[in-house]
Amino acid sequence: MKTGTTPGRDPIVLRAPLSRERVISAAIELADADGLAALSMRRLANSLGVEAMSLYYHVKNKNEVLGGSLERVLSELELPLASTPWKQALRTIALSAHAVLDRHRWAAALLMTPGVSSDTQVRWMEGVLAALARAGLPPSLADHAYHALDSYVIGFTLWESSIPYSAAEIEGLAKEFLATMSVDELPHTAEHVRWHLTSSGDEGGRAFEAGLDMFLDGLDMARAGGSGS
Amino acid sequence: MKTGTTPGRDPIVLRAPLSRERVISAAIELADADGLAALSMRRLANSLGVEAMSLYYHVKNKNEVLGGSLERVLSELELPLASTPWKQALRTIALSAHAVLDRHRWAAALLMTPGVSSDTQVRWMEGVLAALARAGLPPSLADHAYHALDSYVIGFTLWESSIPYSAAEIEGLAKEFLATMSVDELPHTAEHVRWHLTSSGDEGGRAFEAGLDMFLDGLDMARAGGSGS
DNA sequence: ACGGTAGTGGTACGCCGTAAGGCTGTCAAG
DNA sequence: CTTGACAGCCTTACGGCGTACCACTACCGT
Repeated sequence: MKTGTTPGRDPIVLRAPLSRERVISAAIELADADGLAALSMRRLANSLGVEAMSLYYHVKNKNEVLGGSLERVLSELELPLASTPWKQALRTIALSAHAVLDRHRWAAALLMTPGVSSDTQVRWMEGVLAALARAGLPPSLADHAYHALDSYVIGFTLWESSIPYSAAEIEGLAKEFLATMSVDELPHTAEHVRWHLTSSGDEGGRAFEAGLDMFLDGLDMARAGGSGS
Repeated sequence: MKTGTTPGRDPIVLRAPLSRERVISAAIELADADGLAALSMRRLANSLGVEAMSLYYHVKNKNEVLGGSLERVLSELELPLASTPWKQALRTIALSAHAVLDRHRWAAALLMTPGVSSDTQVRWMEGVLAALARAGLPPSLADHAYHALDSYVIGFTLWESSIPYSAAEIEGLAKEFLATMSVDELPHTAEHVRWHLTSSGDEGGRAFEAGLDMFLDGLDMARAGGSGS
C-alpha cells in the first residue's frame, strides 16, 4: 500500500526541527516546572513531540543534557566590572548567583553533582578570584575565601530548595511542631520556629544577604588583621 | 520428593536474622564504600545474602533506609556543653559536623534531599541555636546566622565530595588545565590552580576551618556593632 | 534514477523501586 | 499430636529509567 506520508507520523514540516538548542531549552523548562527528578529522556522527548531515542542524535547522553542546561542557566550570571571595589564585586556576584540558582532550583543540585561541569562556571570562578585579588589577599587566604564563598552561595540556595513545601504548608508544619514537641527539651528551636511564624515572608529573602555580609565582614577582618596562615 | 531443608535456601539458622538495624548498617557500609548511587535495594539485599523484597519486611521503603542511615550517622555528632562560650561552641559543632559528613560523604547530599529528615538533625539545630542565644543575638540575626552556618557547613562538605577524583587525578587535571586554557583570559584562575599544585595536600583540610572563622568573626562584628535589622 | 546521509522511530537489555501474594518454619492453643 | 496463626523470606510482575543497535524515511547532489 502506498501512503501519502508515513502513517502515524506528522509531516516533518509541521513541527520545528529538533536541535541541541531546542532539546536543552525543553530540558530547562521541564526541570523548572517539575523538578530535576522529573527530567527523564522519555519525558523530555515527549515534551518535544518526539521519541526518546531521537534526542540522542543531537545529544551524546543525558549528562550532556544536564551539563548544557546548567551552562545555559549559568550564562545568566552577571559578573561585575573589573573596576568594582572588591567587596562590592563579591557581593554582586554572590547575589547574582543566588538569584540565578533561585530561578532554576535544580541548578544548584547540578553544580554539586560530580561529572557535570560547565565552562561558564570557570568564568564565575575567575570573577570571584579577580575580586579577591583586588582585595590584596595572600594566596592561601584567597583560596579559602573562594571556596567558602562558593560553598555558602550554593549551599544556601540548595538548602532553600530542599524545603519542598509552600509557605502555607510550612506554617502548618511549624504549628504542629510547636504543639507536638517538648518545648522543655528544645527551647531554642521552639523560639526559632515561633519567630519564623511571626516574621514576614520576605525575611527569608534577606537571610542570604545577611549571611553573606557576615562572611564578607569576616573576610575584611582577616584581610586587615591576620596573616593568612 | 522430600528434602531435609528447602532446596536452594540456606538453613535459616546459618545466617543472622535480618533486622532494621542490620539493614541500615549494611546500607551505611554500602554507601560509604560505593557511593549513594550504588545503594539500591537489590544490591543492599545482596550484601546481606537476601532478596530485595525481604528488606521490605523490616523497612517501609527506600526512603526509610536513607533516613535511618542519615539518622545513625548524625548521631555521631558531638554537641558542645551548654557552658561553652558561644563562639567556641559554634566552632566545635561546625567542625564536628564537617568531620561526620566527611566520613560519610553521601550524608551531606541526603541532608539536602527533600523528604529525608531526622530527629537528630533537630538536636543539632538546637545546639546551634542555643549557642547563638548565648551570644545575645536578636532573633532575626540569630536566624540568619543559623541558616548561614548550616548552609556553609553542608555546602562546603557537599562541594568537597562533589570532586570525584583522587588527589593524584586532580593534579593531572590541573596541569592539563594550565596547559590548555588561555592564561590571558583567566589569569586569576590560572594562579589559583597553580597555587593548589604547590600547596601541601592538607591545605584543603584547613580551608573549611578558615572559612568558618571568617564567618564567625563576621558574626561577632554584627553582634557588637550593628543593630539586627 | 540513484546512492548517500541526516534525522527519526522501534525494539530490546539491564537496571531501578515496589505491589501482591506464595512458601516455610516456629510456636501456642486445642 | 494436630491445627492454625503468623513472622520472615522469596517469586513474580509492572512500569519506569538510560541507552545500544538497527530499520526506516526524506531529502540531497549527482
